[in-house]
Amino acid sequence: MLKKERQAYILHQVNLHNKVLSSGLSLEINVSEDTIRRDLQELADEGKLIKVHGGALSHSFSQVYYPSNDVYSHDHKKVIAQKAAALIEDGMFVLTTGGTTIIELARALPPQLKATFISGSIPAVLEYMHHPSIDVILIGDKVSKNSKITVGAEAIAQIRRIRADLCFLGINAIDIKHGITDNDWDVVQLKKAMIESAQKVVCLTIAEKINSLQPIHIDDINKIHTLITELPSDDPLLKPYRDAGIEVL
Amino acid sequence: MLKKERQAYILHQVNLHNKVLSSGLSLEINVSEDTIRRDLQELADEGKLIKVHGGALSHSFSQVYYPSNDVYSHDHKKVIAQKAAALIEDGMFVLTTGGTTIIELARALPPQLKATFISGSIPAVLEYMHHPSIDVILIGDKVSKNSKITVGAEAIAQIRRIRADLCFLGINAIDIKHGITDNDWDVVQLKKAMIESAQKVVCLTIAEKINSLQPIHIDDINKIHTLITELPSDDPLLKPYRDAGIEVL
DNA sequence: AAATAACTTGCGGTTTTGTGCAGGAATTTA
DNA sequence: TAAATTCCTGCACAAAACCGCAAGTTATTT
Repeated sequence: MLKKERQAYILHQVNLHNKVLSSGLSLEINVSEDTIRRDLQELADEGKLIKVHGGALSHSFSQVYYPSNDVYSHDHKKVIAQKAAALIEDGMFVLTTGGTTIIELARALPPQLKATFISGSIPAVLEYMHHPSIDVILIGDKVSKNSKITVGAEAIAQIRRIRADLCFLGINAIDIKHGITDNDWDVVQLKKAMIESAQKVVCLTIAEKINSLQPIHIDDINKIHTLITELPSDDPLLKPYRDAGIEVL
Repeated sequence: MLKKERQAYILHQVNLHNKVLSSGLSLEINVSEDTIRRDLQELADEGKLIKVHGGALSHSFSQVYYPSNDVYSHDHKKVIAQKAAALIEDGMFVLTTGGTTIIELARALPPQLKATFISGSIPAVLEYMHHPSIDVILIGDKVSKNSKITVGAEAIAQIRRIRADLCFLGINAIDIKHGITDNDWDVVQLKKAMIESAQKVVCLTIAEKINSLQPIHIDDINKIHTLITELPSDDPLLKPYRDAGIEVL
């Protein structure tokens, strides 16, 4: 069999089945795996497929939609994400909500981190998927089109079955007296469940949302262990929260 | 044998078999391989064939196996998607797998359709979310980074709790004797569960995958109610499936 | 008809290409 | 963390391609 012919066959298989294994092709075509690897490498160099450990994937298959990164208060959120990422240790189970701050957190994760992230937010999960070593658990249920997360009783039941080490809440409003509040009934239910299922609750928010209010109550501030904003931890705006016993970063 | 005559013979062989070897031609015609090579070079310069290491390939060969355009069989999949979309009626619950064909289906849904789509495929769910009026249920579990779907026992348990009207399977290989087969263990489990949870099972595939085989068995063809390809339903390739009692569209 | 020029072909020697194999590194899996 | 795959690199060897040349053929000119 000619080399070009073989490569054409490989490409055909990749496009047909979206995925091929070097070992499988080696058996089918009766050449060494080294030869297959070299073929895959050449085809990958030509952009005809994507070489991965163990074989290759078709190009059309692996293309995914990347969430845009023109977000509100982008720089502030990056600072917050950095602080939050430092809290995560190898082996932890981490519950997260959705929201742009959480997306930044996903991007700020150190590449060698080995943890398990659990979320019902589709944009967040897309980000987590790009990370090389973390595991991703997706909470399933009905998809809310505007918030792009799964909501409902099934989602809450799934969260209840989890005992997470950490919970990162991207929050919309926090106030020393009224606690954390939000404006979407379904999202509130989810956040409540997440708080209950985590040993440590970390709230992420830009300073603008400090001391603000939303219609629906999620939980009081005594349920919060850590609060992260882009401000230095000794900023006077945060003093009431420090005084309330919350770790402020 | 004259040079022109020889080249005509070579060209004839190339068009007949799509491939020739320099060594083989040398033996057949009884001239040195150098002469054959020179002939092939000239014919290649005239654009009559494609010279490769060891021999030559016909032009049609590379045309067939090197689809340089964007998505493989994109047009075919659009045709399939149109046929599949016609099966969905308002109020239906529809289970779907992932895969490029299913993505096309999502894009082909009529804008006023009011149905509920259930899937564990993240790319598919992203497409469904763009639709104005359908409800989307996301199957949750561990996310498989390769296939971009949720897999595992929890996902299967969620599927089992559903009684769907329709199930659209984007399949990787189908054969009259071995049924539908695939190459990913987790995906196979999911597809099995989906088949069990739906009243009507519809398989979508491009004709190239008809009569092909993958390592892992999903189910026999008697579990399939409808098969959709880009071919007209009376194509002879599909006759065995029609004879087996499958509705072919 | 002879001479010459242009073309074709085969051959020896060299260069390039393709393939498998051995080992050690890297990655995945249990 | 350990074991098992898979990958990569360099190497050896064989097959193919290339190059130049010389001998043979064919076509053209004198």
